[in-house]
Amino acid sequence: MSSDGRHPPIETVTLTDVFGALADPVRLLAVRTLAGLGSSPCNDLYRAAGLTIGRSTFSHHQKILREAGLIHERIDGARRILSIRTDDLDSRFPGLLAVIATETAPHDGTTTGRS
Amino acid sequence: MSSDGRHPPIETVTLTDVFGALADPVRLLAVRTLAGLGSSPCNDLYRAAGLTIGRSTFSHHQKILREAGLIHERIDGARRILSIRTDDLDSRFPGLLAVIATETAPHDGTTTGRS
DNA sequence: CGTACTGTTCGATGACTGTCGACATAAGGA
DNA sequence: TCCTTATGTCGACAGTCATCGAACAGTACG
Repeated sequence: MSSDGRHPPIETVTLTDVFGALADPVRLLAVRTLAGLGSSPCNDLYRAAGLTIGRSTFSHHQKILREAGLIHERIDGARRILSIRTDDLDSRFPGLLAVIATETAPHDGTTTGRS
Repeated sequence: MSSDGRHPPIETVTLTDVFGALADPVRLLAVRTLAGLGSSPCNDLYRAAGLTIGRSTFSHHQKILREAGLIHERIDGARRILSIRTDDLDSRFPGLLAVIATETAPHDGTTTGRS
């Protein structure tokens, strides 16, 4: 099962949980970066994301993402290998990961003809 | 146009904004209910959603949904007709509305076979 | 005009949350 | 064993947020 005490079974995850976890720019960036990396240790993800927050804060975000069912942690010696729970998420919320991967350019108004 | 000072142009809306707006159970319920109604006055939506919060609180949530680009308000006499900004959202975040419409049964564990 | 209906705005309040720094734990190497 | 690296936990603090009630504003109707 998914439930090893640290990762919630995907069936118990709600959209509110997921949206709440992704509502923070740091966490959304982390998820996107991790999606690009496939899987990586915390520290690699931390650096790859180019975050300026402290390690303890990152650990806090990581916990929220894990408890929201978005990421998986595999213990490998002294490090935790992180990965997106792709299969689980695709089965429970089809299309969600595609939406997350959407490039969001805040001022990309080139295709509009509005006032 | 979308930009009448009350509704943000859809290009300026970010995923963080949208996820933040949908992170609250009341607002997620409101959006889902409104999606089912098509369009309706605030009060009808309020009652249809079966909410127990006060009107002023609902008005607060409504404002957040509007400013996040999720809903549109059309003034019709003494009432505001609410509707989902379906076309805008489909073009900016394809698949998002489908994800929102996902039925979320918290204890539906019939399809899992994960490691 | 006055009453009812619809919806917003304001101030206060309690809860939640992101952040930090300091400390703890665990593994690996010199 | 000691030191370094990797990561989590704890306590504190400041900022944000959901909620309420009361007051306010616009419209419809008699």
